[in-house]
Amino acid sequence: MSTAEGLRRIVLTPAARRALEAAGRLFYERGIHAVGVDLIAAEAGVTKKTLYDRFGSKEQIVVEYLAGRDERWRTFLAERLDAERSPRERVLAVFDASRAWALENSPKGCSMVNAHAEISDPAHPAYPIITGQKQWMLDLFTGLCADIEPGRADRLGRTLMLLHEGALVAHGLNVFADPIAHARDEARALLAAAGE
Amino acid sequence: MSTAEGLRRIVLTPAARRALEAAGRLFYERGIHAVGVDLIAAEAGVTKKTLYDRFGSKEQIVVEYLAGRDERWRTFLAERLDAERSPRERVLAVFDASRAWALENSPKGCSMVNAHAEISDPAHPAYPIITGQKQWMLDLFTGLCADIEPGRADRLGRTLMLLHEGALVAHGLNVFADPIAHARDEARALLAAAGE
DNA sequence: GCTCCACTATACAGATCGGTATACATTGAG
DNA sequence: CTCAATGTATACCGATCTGTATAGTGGAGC
Repeated sequence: MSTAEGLRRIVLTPAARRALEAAGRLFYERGIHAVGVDLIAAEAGVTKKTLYDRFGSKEQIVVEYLAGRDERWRTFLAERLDAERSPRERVLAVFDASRAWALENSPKGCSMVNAHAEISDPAHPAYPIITGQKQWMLDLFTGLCADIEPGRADRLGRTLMLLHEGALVAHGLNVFADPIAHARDEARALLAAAGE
Repeated sequence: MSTAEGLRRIVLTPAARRALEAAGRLFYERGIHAVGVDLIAAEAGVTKKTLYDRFGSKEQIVVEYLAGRDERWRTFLAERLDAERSPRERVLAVFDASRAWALENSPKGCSMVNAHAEISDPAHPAYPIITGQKQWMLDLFTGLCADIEPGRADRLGRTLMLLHEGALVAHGLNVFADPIAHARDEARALLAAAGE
């Protein structure tokens, strides 16, 4: 697994887990720079001492937040993909999973994209988590397309990537109703014309 | 024009113009919350007094930043659209314009999407600028599609919107090379199958 | 010549930022 | 029983945050 595991070394004691849960919620809702450690500590019912004993720095809390979210998403998606048989069904399952995930976890769009708006420096330890997830998604789409129509796998995979990414943005900005479902329908139409 | 003009009432004196230019660059590169007014003043060669005399608050600088960017983008796009004749060519011109704009102005993706990551409160005065631009783009795509295939204008317009939005994200996160050109090609394929 | 206006320079206020220090309570394992 | 780990509570550090106050400069128009 390439979940950028190399970055997660924090033992999540109960207080640390509460802190990370609060931090994640606040980071996502208000933005990373807008949330201070005092607020995280207060919201989690934890002292700053405990925060710094467990995480060492705010930056590390950010890393744990993104790495945790990335890991949970990959697990969530993998379970949904395993339930499907054909590559076509698996592609559609990605959109269905994304839709379910977004409806209950991501009213403001992709946490990686949003984090990238605030973390521009490629030297930031959270940077590879962000770009890594997008690369992984592209490879996933492309890999599935290789089982459908090998000759156009790259092109198809990229198009699915754009549809998917665009749907997440449209969902976050409420551009129109249920954009992820729309993206799924378009993906199906795209795949219907391909292969065999 | 519905450029959310109602919000722009600041007279841009030379110093104010310099300040806004510096603020815009810094906001886009580092994020809005990560940039303080002292830095803006220093970078623009302007005192904080002048900043607050012209803009009144940091929030207003943010509003001017986004409103200005929105206005420039719409002007830029309108010029490129006027040069094209058929609705099909106009749709492709949107992607071409976006590509040119992104290459010289937006290495980090759409400034509206990035701002939305930090401004979640719908009551924020900059909020309607963000959502307004996305709505405007969707209406633009849909309107052009109505001249191509009226019966499927809504569906086609939304798909183009997702492709376009996804391409901007992919461009900003460097997911693969030249995603906006790829989106353009997919849009052309989509339109080739439609209408007439 | 005088007034307006845009601007500079500097100092400061009050709050909050990330991060540290000291002191003490609770808990489970050897 | 002891010891280490985990936690709480609180006070503090220097830096930075948005925003204000005071004082003064230089040019354009009447």
